[in-house]
Amino acid sequence: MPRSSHTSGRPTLSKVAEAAGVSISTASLVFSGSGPVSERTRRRVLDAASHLGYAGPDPVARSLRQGRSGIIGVLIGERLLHAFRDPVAVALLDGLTEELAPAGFGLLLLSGSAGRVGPMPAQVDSAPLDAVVFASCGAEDESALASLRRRDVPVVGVEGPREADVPLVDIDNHGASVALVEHLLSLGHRKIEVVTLPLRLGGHRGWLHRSRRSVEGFANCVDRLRGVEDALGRGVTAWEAASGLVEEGWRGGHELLAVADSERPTAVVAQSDLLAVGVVQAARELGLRVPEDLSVVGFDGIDTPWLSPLRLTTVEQPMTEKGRVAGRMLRESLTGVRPDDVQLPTSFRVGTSSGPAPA
Amino acid sequence: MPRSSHTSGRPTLSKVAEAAGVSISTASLVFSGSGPVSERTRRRVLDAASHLGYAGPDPVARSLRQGRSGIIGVLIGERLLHAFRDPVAVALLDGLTEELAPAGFGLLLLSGSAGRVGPMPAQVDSAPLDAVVFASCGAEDESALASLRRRDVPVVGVEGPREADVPLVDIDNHGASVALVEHLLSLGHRKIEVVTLPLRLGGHRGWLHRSRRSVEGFANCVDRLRGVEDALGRGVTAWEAASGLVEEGWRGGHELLAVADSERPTAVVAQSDLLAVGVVQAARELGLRVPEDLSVVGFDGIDTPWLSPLRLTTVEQPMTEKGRVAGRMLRESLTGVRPDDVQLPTSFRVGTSSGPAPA
DNA sequence: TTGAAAGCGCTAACAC
DNA sequence: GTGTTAGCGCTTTCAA
Repeated sequence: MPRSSHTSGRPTLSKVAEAAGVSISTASLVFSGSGPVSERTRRRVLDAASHLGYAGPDPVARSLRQGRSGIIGVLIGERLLHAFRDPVAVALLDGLTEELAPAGFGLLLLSGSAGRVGPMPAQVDSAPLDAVVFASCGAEDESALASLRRRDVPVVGVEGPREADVPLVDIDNHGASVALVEHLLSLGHRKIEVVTLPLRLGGHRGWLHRSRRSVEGFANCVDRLRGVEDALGRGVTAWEAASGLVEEGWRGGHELLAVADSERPTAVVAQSDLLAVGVVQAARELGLRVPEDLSVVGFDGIDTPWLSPLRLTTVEQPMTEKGRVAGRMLRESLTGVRPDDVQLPTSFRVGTSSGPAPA
Repeated sequence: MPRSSHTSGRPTLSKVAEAAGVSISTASLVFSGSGPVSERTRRRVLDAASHLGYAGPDPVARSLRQGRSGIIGVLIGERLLHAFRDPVAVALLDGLTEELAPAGFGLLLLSGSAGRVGPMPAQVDSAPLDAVVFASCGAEDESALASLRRRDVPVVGVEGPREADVPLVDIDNHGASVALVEHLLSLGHRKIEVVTLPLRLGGHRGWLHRSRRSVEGFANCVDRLRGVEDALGRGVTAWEAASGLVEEGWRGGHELLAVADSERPTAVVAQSDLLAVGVVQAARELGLRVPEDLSVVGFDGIDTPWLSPLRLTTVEQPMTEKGRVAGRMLRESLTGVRPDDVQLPTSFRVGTSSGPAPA
């Protein structure tokens, strides 16, 4: 029997106990299942409960008593609209769910919103969080991190932030990028340019000439860029995208490729597969064949069936597994143990989007 | 009683009050800001707080006292991996955030996970939810709905479920589909076929011959299909995709188009723009020009820059606005008022993916 | 302007 | 097996 107003007389455990003629604690035992109760008492309590329309213990009261809420915050940093168009971010969430939902935890989104960078401080401050995972690798979220520290909420990071007290699940972004570039070098490419992921929040896009000296930002993007430069032994021309999405890659592709033949790179390193797809499309629009006229490599190893039969040369990273591992680390950190950092393996994959440098 | 270790020595309001030499209730007033406190007392309390490292009132205790948690559940029904690759779902979340985050609410994901359809019941039962929005239009989530009813948690639906006690934000899926088909009819098309969204959870795909008589499933898909049939005045051949994504459209496109010329439709109605993109790509692979040999229409009105310069003929729906409206309805339902249903407008948009039927 | 007291609804240690 | 009791940390009357 649904009641009309959720504020009025919803039955409580004590009412159920009373109706069943047992003590509150006995009734509690029936619902928590943690303790011996005679079958007969059990029935009486359950009957009373269903009679009164009691739907089980109030989660908030239980949380207060037990000192945990069952809620894990996911710190996103930007609008969901942007964050979730990235398959890597989504896979991360999926992996987290896989590990945490069966353990009774729910994911609370701590995201930015139209017109602001980073989550609402009020939310970070006042949500009943057992722990938080930093899903963007946000150096920008200093204030959120500070708040969580003060509240003693354990934090786990994915590819960032690089802070002494934040256990990290990571991949070897630098090494993987070196592998990509060495592949291109071995194919004879010398004019190699880059389309980067956003280096920080805020939707900025533009050139990063000779980035070597000055670039700072999200750890993963910077590491990937450094990997390229270290393999090349020099600074590299790069265009920073405003997001990791296809349309930005398309834009970046046009920026890099719509120039005189002699200026044009023969290979483009895109920091995500989605960006790479955009670059390929831009190249085709400009009449360049991939890989004959231009090699394009990506990062992530997502499915890109719509490029078919072209298959990206890329670095496969275990996207969902990152989430699972982060989930495990979160659970561990709830026991009071500081989890060890984890570095997951990536694997270089040769596709058909890269080929010998044109003569 | 031992509390979980990381919370063990955290200062409480009463410790702060003691250190400041005031009563607990006065200290509370300082933090809630709701009541007159002398500037001097205020300072003393704040100093004591920062001295002790007190980070503000415990959210759980506050929730218990106030009877609300500040948490809105978002019922997803399937794996995030699938749900969030749909821009429509993501935009919905974005709109919800926009409306709810500033009001201090957080979004808790109630999603499926690997190997299960629908959210974990334990989560729906025991999360501290103030209200829930059904973001899939899930007829499948009967059990979740029943549980929420018993707990007296207000529910708002987006395009479903169609239940008497669930206020809905909706669009005219039927009418919009009629408009699409009338457009095609006016261009001379007679052989029109459909690629549908999934009619229910579970990743099934396959033919829906002469669907008119028998199809049931998610309200929005069924409505769109019925719209096509009503405009046509007959049942229609349709292929049900396993998701609303590009690759499924591509698959469906191959199914519909890789047949003898005489069998092939001259127009395909895809139930989402992403599906439509896949159909276009399949058509091109089969050597069909769009729109000369084949017209393709979509639904949603998302950006599809990578189809450029082709522009989809589609129905634009206010994706983010749906979320905002749902957010408002949720807030209203928290006041105990049952919000009125809302139907948002859509607009038919002629692009370049549709043209006269081939002779 | 401040303080005392009464719970919010529940769990768990302990006694019977 | 079951009941008693003591809070979890806070907000909110109500009095002073």
